[in-house]
Amino acid sequence: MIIITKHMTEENKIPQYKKLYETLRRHIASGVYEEGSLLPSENELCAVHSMTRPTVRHALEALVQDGFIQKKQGKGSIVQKPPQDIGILSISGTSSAIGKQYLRTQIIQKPQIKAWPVPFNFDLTEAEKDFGCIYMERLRFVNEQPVFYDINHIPNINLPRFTSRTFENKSLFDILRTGYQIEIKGGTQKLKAIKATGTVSQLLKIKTGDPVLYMERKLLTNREGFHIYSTIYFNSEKHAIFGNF
Amino acid sequence: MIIITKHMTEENKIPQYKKLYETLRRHIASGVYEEGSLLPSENELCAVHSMTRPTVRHALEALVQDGFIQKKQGKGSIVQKPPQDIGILSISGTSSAIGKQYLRTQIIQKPQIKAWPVPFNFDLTEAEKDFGCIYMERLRFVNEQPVFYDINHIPNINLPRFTSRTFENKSLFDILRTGYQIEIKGGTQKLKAIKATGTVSQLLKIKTGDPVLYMERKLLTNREGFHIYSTIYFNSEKHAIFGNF
DNA sequence: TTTTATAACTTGTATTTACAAGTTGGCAAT
DNA sequence: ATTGCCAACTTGTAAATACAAGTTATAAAA
Repeated sequence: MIIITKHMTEENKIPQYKKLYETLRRHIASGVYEEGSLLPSENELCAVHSMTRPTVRHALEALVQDGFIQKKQGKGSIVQKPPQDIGILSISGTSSAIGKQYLRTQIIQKPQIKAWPVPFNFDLTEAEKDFGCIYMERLRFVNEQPVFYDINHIPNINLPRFTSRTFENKSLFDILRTGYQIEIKGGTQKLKAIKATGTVSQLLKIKTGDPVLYMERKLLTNREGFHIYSTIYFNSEKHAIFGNF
Repeated sequence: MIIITKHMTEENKIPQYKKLYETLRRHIASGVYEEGSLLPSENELCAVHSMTRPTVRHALEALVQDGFIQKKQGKGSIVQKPPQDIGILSISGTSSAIGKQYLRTQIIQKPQIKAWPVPFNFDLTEAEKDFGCIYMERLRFVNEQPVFYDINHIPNINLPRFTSRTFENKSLFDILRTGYQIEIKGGTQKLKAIKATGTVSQLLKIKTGDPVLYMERKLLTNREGFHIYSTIYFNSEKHAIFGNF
C-alpha cells in the first residue's frame, strides 16, 4: 500500500514562496496589477494567501530581483513595467514604444530530441554530452515582421514530455520555469555583425548580403551543469536590441 | 542632555547583514577565501559574527545575487570568480586567446568642449544639457587591425583639465575613476548590425556596405545625473564581442 | 579491502515574534 | 483654507524555532 502524503505530490514540492511569486508575476504580466500601481501590502498578501510575512517577503524579493516591482519602505511595492522577456533580451523600435508592439512566435522546428551537433560552437558538460539535446527553432515577429530567428539546444536531462509541449506564442523561459522549475541565472554571449545568407535571409526577409546581428548565447540556470544554448539572428533594420547591465 | 543610544551612531546605522556582506566580500576579493573554496557554514558564521541564521543568510543571499558565491544545499557556499567590471567590453578572437593579442588605442579626436549634438541619440538630464559636453573619438586596434571606433560624449560637469589629459593607450574609465572618482555603475545599450559607410568603413577598414556592429551605450556613474554616452562601431570580421550577464 | 548505512553536517523552507523606519490620511488647531 | 500632528499603515531588520532535503565522513557489515 502506497501512502500518499502531501510531500509526495508534484505540486506540493513547489515552495510556497515560489507559488506566490508565480501568481503575482502572472497578475502583473496580465495587467491585474497595472504598472505604477501598488501591490497589496505584505500583510494583506499574508492574509489572502495564508502565509506568513517572511514567506511573502521571499516571493516579493524575487519579484524585485526580476524587475517586476520596486519596494519602498512605508509606501509599498510598486509595479514596474515588466522586462520584455525575450531571453533577457529586449528590443526597442526606432520610432515606437515597445509596449505597443505586437509580438508573435512561430515555431520553425518543434522540439525534437537529437544528438548534439558536431562541431558545436559551445563547450558542453559531460552530463550534457551524455544525454543529447532537445533542438528547436523559432521565428519571432514584431508587428508581423520577422525579427528574431533563434536556434536552441537544450540538454535532454530530466525534461519529461518537453517535446510534446506547444511553444507557439509562448515563452520558452516561462515554460522552463513554471513547468520544470528551471530558472535562468545569467550567461555569456558573443556578438557579431554578419551578412545574411540562405535560411537566415529567407526567414528574416533580409536581402542576401545585408547586415544581420548574430549572437551565440550560453545561459546558466539554477540546475548545475544544465545550460541553454542559443544561436540567434536578429534583423536590426527597424529595431535594435536593448539591454541593461 | 543628549543620550547617545546605539541607534544614533553612524556605524550602527548600517544593518548587520550589510556589515557581514562587506566583510565577506572583502575577504573574497582579497583572496582570503579562494575561488572554488567553501565559505564557513551558515552556523559557523552565526557563531563567529554573533548573528542569527536569517541575518547571515540575508548577507549570503546578497553575495549570491552579486555573483560572489554559489550556494549548494548540503554542501555549502562556494566562492566564485568575482564578476568582471560592469560594462567593460571584451573581445574574443575567433582563433586565439585574448590575452595574447596586442591592444592599442589611437585618439582620432582629442577631448574638446562642445555643445551637445542636435539631434542626439540619448536623453540628457537638465544639468547635462546646461553644461555642454566633452567630445572625443578613439580608434582601437587588436594586433594592429582597427576593431573599435568609438565616439564619446561626456558631460562637461566638474572635470577640471580633462581636455588637457592624454588618452593614447589609456583607459577612459581608469582616468575617470582615479582622476575624478567617477565610477561606472551600469548602463543601457542598444545594438544593431548596420552597413559600413564613410568614416566608419575607412577607419575600420571595412568594405563599404559590409556589416559592422553598431552600439549606443549610456553608462550610469556614481554621480547622480552624470552619464557617459558612447557610440561604438565594431569590426566583427575577425573578432566577436564577448560579454557576461 | 570494499560496500553500505547512518549520523552529523550542510543549505532550504516556513512560522512566530518583536521592533525600527518611512509614508499617508485624518483630524485638530490656526 | 491651510498647516501641523499623529495614528495607522507600510516595508526593513533581526531573533528564535522547527522541519525538510542534500552532502559527506565515519562506522559497521560483508
